[in-house]
Amino acid sequence: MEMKASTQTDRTFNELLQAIVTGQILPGSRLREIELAKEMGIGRGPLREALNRLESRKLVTKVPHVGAQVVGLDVTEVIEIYQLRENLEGLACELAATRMSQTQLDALARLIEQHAQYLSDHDGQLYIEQEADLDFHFMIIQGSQNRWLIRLLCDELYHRVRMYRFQSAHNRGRPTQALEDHKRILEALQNRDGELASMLMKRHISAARLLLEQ
Amino acid sequence: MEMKASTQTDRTFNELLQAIVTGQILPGSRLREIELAKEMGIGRGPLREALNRLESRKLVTKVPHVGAQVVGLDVTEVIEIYQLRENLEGLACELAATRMSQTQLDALARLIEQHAQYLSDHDGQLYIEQEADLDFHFMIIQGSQNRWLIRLLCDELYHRVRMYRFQSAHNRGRPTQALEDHKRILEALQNRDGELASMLMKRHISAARLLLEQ
DNA sequence: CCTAGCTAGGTTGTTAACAATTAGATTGTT
DNA sequence: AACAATCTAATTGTTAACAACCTAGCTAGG
Repeated sequence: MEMKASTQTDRTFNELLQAIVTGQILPGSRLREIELAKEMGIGRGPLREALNRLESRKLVTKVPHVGAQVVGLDVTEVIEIYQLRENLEGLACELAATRMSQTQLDALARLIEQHAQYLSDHDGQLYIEQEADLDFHFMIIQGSQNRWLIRLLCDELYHRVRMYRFQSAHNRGRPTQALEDHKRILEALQNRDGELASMLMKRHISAARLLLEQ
Repeated sequence: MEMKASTQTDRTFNELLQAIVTGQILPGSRLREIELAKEMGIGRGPLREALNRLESRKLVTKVPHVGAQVVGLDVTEVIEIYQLRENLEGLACELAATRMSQTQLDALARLIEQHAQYLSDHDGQLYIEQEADLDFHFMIIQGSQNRWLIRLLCDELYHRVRMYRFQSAHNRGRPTQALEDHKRILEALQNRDGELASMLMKRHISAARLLLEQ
């Protein structure tokens, strides 16, 4: 028994989170406690706590005395999230422009280079592409150094976005355009121009949202 | 035994939430499971689930194998939250301007009138004042009809703000100025001018934030 | 006198049995 | 045949006992 995560609840939560986001457990699936607990080799207590945590992140819905089921993926909900992202990540850029260290900016630049490399080499690779995109956003969010902003975006909103991206065949529009956007945002950050960076980020996300709205 | 809320976890959660926000349980208090469970007349299971929910809302912090304690109130954290509120409630105004029904707008107007009444009558009444202020903001947020926006602001952020307001002697700046701001925001919403409403709301919150920063 | 290791107490993490509630099937009636 | 009420099976909510772990105080050695 490897014990890397301190508690069983943590392990179970992470395992289920991964399974739900990647679609290993399909949307709408009922999660029966006894069944799942046996399957994962743990008692019902820790499993319940893991399910509750998933519920608080809105990845499963629970009804008292009935049970839990994986939330269905709903385009309109993702659109709502993108509206929030426009504003929150715009703010993140404003803050990051003044607060990111030079080494952080360099790391961001390297990430973009890698991203460009992957893209020119094998220009399909949908979900390596996707995770690279998220890494870029994560890094800027971290750079904002606003703990609540980080928590809301990374812990609350993003799992749902990832879930949708993984499972929707409708795989985002233009990776090359996104890369260009990223480059310009980085440039603005390097120039410590928060206003511009914010504006570019808002447009970047807004474009993705409009694509979702078709 | 009155059973208004369906499950014990719900009741316990609400009870503890109230007690923490109002300062009935002081920041930094350790919450021992056995002790609390006996005190509230329930088993440890439901109590743990309630504590976990409080943790996910960041009102208590848990350390594995050590326990839970009420989070301390930290001004810088509240300032961070206000930064988010500026943007999120700005967005809420934009959406609400086009989406709020006439009856909702009327209700909002009535709320402001009541608020003005309270203020002219007995012009201290700090926390009736405070809750009236929050009601105004809540109503607009609801009007946005963006489920995630509603959840983030009402479920995640506001409890912390209320906790700070209740317990900080430093009781907000100018209630009469706030009321004026509210009136202007309402006016903009009635004119379906989302851009203006958003701007006014941002300034309204920004002013409060600057007061916190001193 | 101070430090390191150990021991004891208490608190949390986990499990398994029990109680309460729901949903579905069965039966009886109109 | 359709509908209602009841009953049964399955699932969740809750409790209480057990195991694992951390903290603090004590002892022994430097």
